[in-house]
Amino acid sequence: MSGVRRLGNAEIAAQLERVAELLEIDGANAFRVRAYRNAAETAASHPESLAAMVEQEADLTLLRGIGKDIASGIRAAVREGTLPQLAELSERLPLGLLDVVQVPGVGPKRARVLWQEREVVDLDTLERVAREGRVADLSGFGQKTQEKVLRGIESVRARQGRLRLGDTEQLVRPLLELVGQSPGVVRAAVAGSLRRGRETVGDVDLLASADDPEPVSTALREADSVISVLGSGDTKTSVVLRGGLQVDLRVVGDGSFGAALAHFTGSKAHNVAMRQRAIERGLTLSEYGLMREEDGRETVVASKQEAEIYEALGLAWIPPELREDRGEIAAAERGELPELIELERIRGDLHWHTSWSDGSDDVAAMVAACAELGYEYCAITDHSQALRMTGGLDAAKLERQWAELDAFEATRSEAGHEGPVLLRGLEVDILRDGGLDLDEAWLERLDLVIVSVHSHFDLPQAQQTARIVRALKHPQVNVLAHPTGRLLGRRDGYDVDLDAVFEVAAGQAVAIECNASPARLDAGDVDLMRAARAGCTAVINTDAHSVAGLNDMRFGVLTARRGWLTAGAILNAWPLERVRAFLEGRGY
DNA sequence: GCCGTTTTCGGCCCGACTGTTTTCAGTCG
Repeated sequence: MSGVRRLGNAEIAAQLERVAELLEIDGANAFRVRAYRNAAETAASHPESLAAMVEQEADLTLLRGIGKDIASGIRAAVREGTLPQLAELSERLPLGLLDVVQVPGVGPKRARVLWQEREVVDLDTLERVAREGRVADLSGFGQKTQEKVLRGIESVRARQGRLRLGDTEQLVRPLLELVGQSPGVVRAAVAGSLRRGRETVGDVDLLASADDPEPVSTALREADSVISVLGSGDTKTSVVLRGGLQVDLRVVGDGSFGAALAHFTGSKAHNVAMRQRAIERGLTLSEYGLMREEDGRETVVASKQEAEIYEALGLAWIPPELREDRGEIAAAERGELPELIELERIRGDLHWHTSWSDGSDDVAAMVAACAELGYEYCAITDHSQALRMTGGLDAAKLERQWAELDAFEATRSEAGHEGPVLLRGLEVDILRDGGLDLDEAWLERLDLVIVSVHSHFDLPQAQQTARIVRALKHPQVNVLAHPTGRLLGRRDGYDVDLDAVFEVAAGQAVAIECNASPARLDAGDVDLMRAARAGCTAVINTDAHSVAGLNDMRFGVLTARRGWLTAGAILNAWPLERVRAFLEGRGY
C-alpha cells in the first residue's frame, strides 16, 4: 500500500466527466469529448477499484473506452489526486462554467460565448449579466433564452451542495468500516439523512461509541478520502472529503449510543415531536438519553438502545425511513406502523434494457444476473423507436428481438429452464399528443407495456397531464415509468398534475413506478404516498442499462419505505400468477 | 481519444425541437 490517498472509481469518473465538459466548452472535437464520457462511464461502473489496479500495475487499456492516453491520465491521477488533463484545462477555463452549462438552455457553445463576450465565469456573473439584459442581445440568444436562463439559475442553485444517495453511500461505506474498526470503538453507525434513506444528502453523520474518542477521531482525520479537517474535539470531528462532502463524526460513551443514534438520525421535525412527547411525560430527551429529574437529580430512563427510548415513550420502534414527522409517531402509538417493504420481498425486476436499445449487456447476461439475485421473474423492456438515439425498437426490430428471445428460451429449456420467468415488454414512449409509439398489434402481443415521457418536457401543466392521462387510458398499458421525469441534481421534473394522473392510473390498473436508479428515484417518497392513497399499485424497477444497474433495487426499496409502502402494495413483491393477472387486467 | 482492422487511418448515434434566424445553430435526450 502506498501512502497516497486512494481515489475511488466514482471520483475518477467524475474527473473524466469534467474533462469532457470542459473540452466541450473549449470547442474540442466531439469524438474526443465522447471518448472521455465513455471512459467516465467505464470507470463508474467497473466493479474493481481502478486505483488498486494501478497499484498492481494491471493494464487499464483492456477496459472498454480506456486507451493509452486516458490510462496514463488515470495512473497520474491515482498518484497525484487529479487527472493531468483536468489540471491543464482548469488553468485555461473557469471551472464555474461547469455550473453554467447545467442551466437549461445553456450548453457548451453558449457558455463559451457568454464567457468570451460577457466575461461570464460562474452562475453569479451569469445572473448579473442576464439581469442587465446583456444576454438577449448576444447573437444566437434572445429575450426568451435570457428569461429561461434566469429561471434556470435558481433551480441549479437549489440543487447544489447535495449529493445523491447512491453516490454518498459509496463514499461513506469505507469510512464507516474504518470507524467501526478503530481501536476502542464498541458500536458504529451511519445516522442523519443517509440513514433515513433520503434521495439526496447534504452532509453525512457518523456515530461511534468508545470510552476514548481520540483513536477513532484520528483515524477519520487521516482517512484517505479526507482533504480537510474543519474541526476536531472530544465529541465531534468534522472533515471534508474529496469532492466536497462534509462528514461529521460524533463519539459518545456506549451507554448513550441509542440516544445519540436517535438524536442524530433525526429528522429535526421528528426529534422535536419526540422531545415534546417526553416533556408531556415529565421527561427530557437529548442525545445523551431519556431522563427523569427528581429532587434535582437526573436519572436515566433509557439511552443504550434506540428501541428502549421509543418503548419508554409508549411507542413501537420507528424505522428511520419514516422519521419525518409525517404521522409516524401517532401510528407507532396506535401500533399501526406499516410493515414496510424489504429488499428480500422483491421477486422480480420489471424494467431493464439490453443492447437491443441503449443497454450494454445482452439478454442472456441480464437474465443470468436476475437469476443471481434470486428473482422469480423479470421483464425485458427496451426503448421504442421514438428514442432514436437509444436504438429504440420499431415493429420490425421487435420481431427480430422476439426471434432471439425464442432462441434464448429454447436454449434455456434444453438446459432445464432454471432462473426467472422472462416476460416480454417494451418501454413505449408517450408521444406529444398522448399517443403511443408502437402499433396496436404489438401492444397487444407484449406481456408488459411500460409507458414513459422522454420528450416535450416543457408543455404547460394541463397539456402535459392530458397527454399522460390519454396514454394511461390505453387498455394495454401496465406501468407508468418515472412519472415526474426528474433527474436528481440535474433537472426538475416536468409540470404535471400527479394527483390527476394517479387517479386515472388507479382506475386503469396502471402501476406507478418507483424508478430505483439513484439518478431518478422517481416517483419519490411523497409522490408514492399520494399514489398509494389514490389506490395505485406501485412497482419498484431498476431501469438498469447494464448488469451492474440491477443492484440499484435497494435504493428504490428505501424510497418506497419512505413512502410507507408495504409488500402488498408493490407489484413486484407479488407472486407471478398475481402479477400476470394484474398485467392482463383480470382481478388481482 | 478510442477502436479495430480491410492494421496506422477513418469512423465514432443522430433526430426533434426551440428560438433564433431567413436557412440554421445549439440543445437535448
